[in-house]
Amino acid sequence: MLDRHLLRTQPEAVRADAKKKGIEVPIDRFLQIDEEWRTLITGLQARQADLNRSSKEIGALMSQGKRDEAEAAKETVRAAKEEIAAGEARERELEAELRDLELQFPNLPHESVPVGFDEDKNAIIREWGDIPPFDFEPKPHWELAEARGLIDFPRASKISGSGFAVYTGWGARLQRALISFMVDRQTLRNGYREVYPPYLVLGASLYGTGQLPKFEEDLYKVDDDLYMIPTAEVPVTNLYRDEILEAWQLPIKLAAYSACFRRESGAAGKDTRGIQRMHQFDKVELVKIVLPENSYDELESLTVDAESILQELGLHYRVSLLCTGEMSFSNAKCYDLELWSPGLRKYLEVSSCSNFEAFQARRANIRLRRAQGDKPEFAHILNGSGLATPRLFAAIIETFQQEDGSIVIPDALRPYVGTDVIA
RNA sequence: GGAAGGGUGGCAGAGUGGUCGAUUGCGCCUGUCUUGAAAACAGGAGGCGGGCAACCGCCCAGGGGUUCGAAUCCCCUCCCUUCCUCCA
Repeated sequence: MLDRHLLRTQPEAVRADAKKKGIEVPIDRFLQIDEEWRTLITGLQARQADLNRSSKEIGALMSQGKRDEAEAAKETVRAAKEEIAAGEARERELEAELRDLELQFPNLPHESVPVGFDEDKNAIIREWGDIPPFDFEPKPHWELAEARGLIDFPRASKISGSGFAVYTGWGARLQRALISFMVDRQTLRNGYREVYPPYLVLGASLYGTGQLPKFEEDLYKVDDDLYMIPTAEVPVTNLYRDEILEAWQLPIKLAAYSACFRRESGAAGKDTRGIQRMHQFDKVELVKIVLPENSYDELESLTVDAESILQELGLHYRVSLLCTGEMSFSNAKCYDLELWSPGLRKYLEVSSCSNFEAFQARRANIRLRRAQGDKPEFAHILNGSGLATPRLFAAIIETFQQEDGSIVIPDALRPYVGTDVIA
């Protein structure tokens, strides 16, 4: 959600910025309804004030024993009440429409974001390492995994259907090692506080982070109002929903490992080979709640924190600054980390590091107070993966495969995996 | 799953139809006093929204109802505590 005040005072700027994301916003309709709503509520509140006054007078009359006068006053008030009730009904309508309109406004892109609608408008900010050279034909990860018994695809689909993987033997071990490695680095080295969240959340939490109402079809729903989390961002960000934080508590930096569950209903048939796109996958998520004036510096350091994992593993990747049209609805600025897959000969997205500014905080009602007596203001919220395992797993075994199909484990992971090589 | 009792301001804890947005205590802020602090005394202090402002409206878990008037009465939902049951 955007600030209503911004919509009222700078409608044309909002319209133009939203257009950069390719979104036509109903700003005219909003202004019209907003105007009507404000006129109505001003009048309604004056009425309500009259009524409150009258009720007090009746109370006074009653206590003085002037019953007749009191009864007469009641008659007058009763009529006024009906008018107010009608006004309130109209107000509820207008408010519902305002809320509905408000949800159609995307977050506005930061000025540093390139304007454009195609992937080729994304800016490659930096690359790390080189495309690893091979003196043989590198295999895709599913062939490597199959040959060494790291992932059992046929049995996965037998027990759970398509879009699931069963990690077995050294594969399971590597998977578990990656999670421990990443959580350790983000907590012990990069200063995040570890959170282990529930995997099921109430609808209210999904509204807070914006998955609902728009993306219900991507979620698994297990009960009346319980959903499986599509990312740890949901439980972790919502930890502070409806809270007012003290400025000295910020920044709050949280790192959470969780499994993630996505129906991927819009992506049926896409990336079906291997483990590029799964209904269930593992991810370490980083969330920051920060002071507004620091949020862009915090975005840079968040991105560096996510990158540090890839660097330590010795994987080639690049950082892409998404253009306006490629960013998600609630983003103000977003870096993607793209990891090189030698087997697929393309870059795979393993992390999106985003600054939502106050957009998400406004929805989730996460505020901060600078000093005693100050008005609360909305915090800025950022998140990024640090990182998602399936594509990382794939890139690791593809990058470090040997001609005989064995896989050398990167130094940093050896204490976690417990071997130098998966032979 | 069954039974009972509860959900009030940062916390504790009053309030069971009428100037209650709410007594009081602790904590907090500002004055006075003091070299400074403590103590004492005086005052202040919640959130959301409308209004240029003065002010005004709404908020006592959430929703609905009764009433001129609801924190207080009625209905529904949610949550918490204790006991039982079940389980890892």
